[in-house]
Amino acid sequence: MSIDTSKLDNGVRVRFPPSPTGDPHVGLIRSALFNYAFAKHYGGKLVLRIEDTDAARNTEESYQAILQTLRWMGLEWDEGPEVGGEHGPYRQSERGEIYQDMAARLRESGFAYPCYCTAEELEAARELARQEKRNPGYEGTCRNLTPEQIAAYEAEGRTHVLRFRLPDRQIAWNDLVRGEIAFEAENVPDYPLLRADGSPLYALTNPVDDALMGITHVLRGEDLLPSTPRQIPLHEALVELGVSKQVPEFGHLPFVMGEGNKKLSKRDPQASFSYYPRTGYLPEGVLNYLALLGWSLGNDEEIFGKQELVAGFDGTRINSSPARFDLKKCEAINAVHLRRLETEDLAKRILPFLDREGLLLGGEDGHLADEGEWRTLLAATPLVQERMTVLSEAVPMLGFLFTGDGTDRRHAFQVNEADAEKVLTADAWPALAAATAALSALGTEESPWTVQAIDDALRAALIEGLGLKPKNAFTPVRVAVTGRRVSPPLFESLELLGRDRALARLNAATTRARAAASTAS
RNA sequence: GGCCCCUUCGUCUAGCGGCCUAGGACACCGCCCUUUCAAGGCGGCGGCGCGGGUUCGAAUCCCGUAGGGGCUACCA
Repeated sequence: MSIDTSKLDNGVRVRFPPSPTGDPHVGLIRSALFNYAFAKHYGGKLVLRIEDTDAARNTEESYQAILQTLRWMGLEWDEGPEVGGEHGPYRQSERGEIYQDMAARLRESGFAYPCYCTAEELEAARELARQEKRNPGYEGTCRNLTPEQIAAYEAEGRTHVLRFRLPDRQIAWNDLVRGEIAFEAENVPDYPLLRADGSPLYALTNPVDDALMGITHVLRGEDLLPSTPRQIPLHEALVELGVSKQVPEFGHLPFVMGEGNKKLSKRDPQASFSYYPRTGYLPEGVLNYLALLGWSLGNDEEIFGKQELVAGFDGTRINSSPARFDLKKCEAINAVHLRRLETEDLAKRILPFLDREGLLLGGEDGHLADEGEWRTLLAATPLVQERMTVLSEAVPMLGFLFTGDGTDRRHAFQVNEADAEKVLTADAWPALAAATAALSALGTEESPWTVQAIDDALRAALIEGLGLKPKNAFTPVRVAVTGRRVSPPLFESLELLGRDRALARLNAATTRARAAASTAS
């Protein structure tokens, strides 16, 4: 099954209309993702439109964050800010004249009328209705004012909003996600399009822009569902006025929820989208996980990329029930994508995280100052690839390889104190001393400093020589050399670290263990 | 209060009248592998909100009911 787009002159046109207030929310980005996938599936266009008519709440940072996030996710828009298009401008704050013109036409043609009720009067009416358990919507007081009444109000100095006149009939549509939905006329009151000061409201700008921009399908959050029966008649009016060709189809996406039964709160750190790039999630992983919130491929395959999403996303199998955001699963899916990356690709992505923590010498324009650091990173990447879920985890795992001697910005090598306390004890002294001796012998022509030689030497010295269990034998060496009880594989780590640094660290650890031994005895 | 939406394992989901003694994934718990941690392999735990219908047969259709959520602005 699939959606019939054969009657669309210009193909599928969908839009993503964020309001630039605050950090982008994961639910918002999922909405962008679904719209993108829907558009691309049908070979259509995605329009990015900024709904910034509320000057008090909009910020430039939020606007920039939205563009940046969409690009990070690889959700390129076909029309919108910075890319242009024939229906611009794409920021509503720049479309004031259009809204005034539309409002005037709606009023002239009788689709809208001036309402002189004051906020106090309306509030009182609402309150009364609530008490009498009636529907608290606008009661149509000013629906049929005569020119004389209007003149009288004007003479009084009253101001008016422009109100849209709803038809007196049931309003129904076939929701892309939920099927038939119907609202009775008495539950869809007339609503304001312009404020008393003449400025346009969302109720006007959103449908007008959808009409003007030729939007064919509106996929938006479930929270907007109750506003759809208001918008459909407005769209019909705009069609009648020749502004647009058809009323768009609507589909209402389920919520993305957080803990408990509430929408993912802006207070949850992982609700802000910026959390993901910052923590080292991959765009591939986040895209994959977000797509699973309210949608699935329909088979048992949960790991997929953008191409597969687009290929499968025909808009017919979007779930109608809310989805809880599960960070654990998001991590797990991210980890799968991370393990699938080519070594060099992964290394390049790890680089900024090491740099950010001051583990690299630091170059200009994101280039490394030292080619050796890149070779080390390239060699170390396979060791940590299947041990990471997000890129930032590479920092503690690889830190022992990227240390300075105090003459540059890099941190000096440091053993984790808690781990040293537990492991570099009197008991560990013999193992450390034996390991140091065994490794000292390596690094020559006949016994090179290689993984295999290190492996052989340490096993001979510690397992066979001292009769230790592997775990007891290698853990002290691991802490001595990597600074932590948890590290990449030991022999590979030693090889990468190099003989000099490895022996220096072993000597230091041996000294420490010997001191512990003499204290103990 | 009114209107509207939603309801399959803890979570995300498959399921669209018989293939379901309900499948997969994450999480969790065992075991195996193992130089740590992971990864990987094997196994386990665990669900159709409830009540009526319709039908030879219902997770799937219908009607109730309960619970959850949204909206109810001269915000978007």
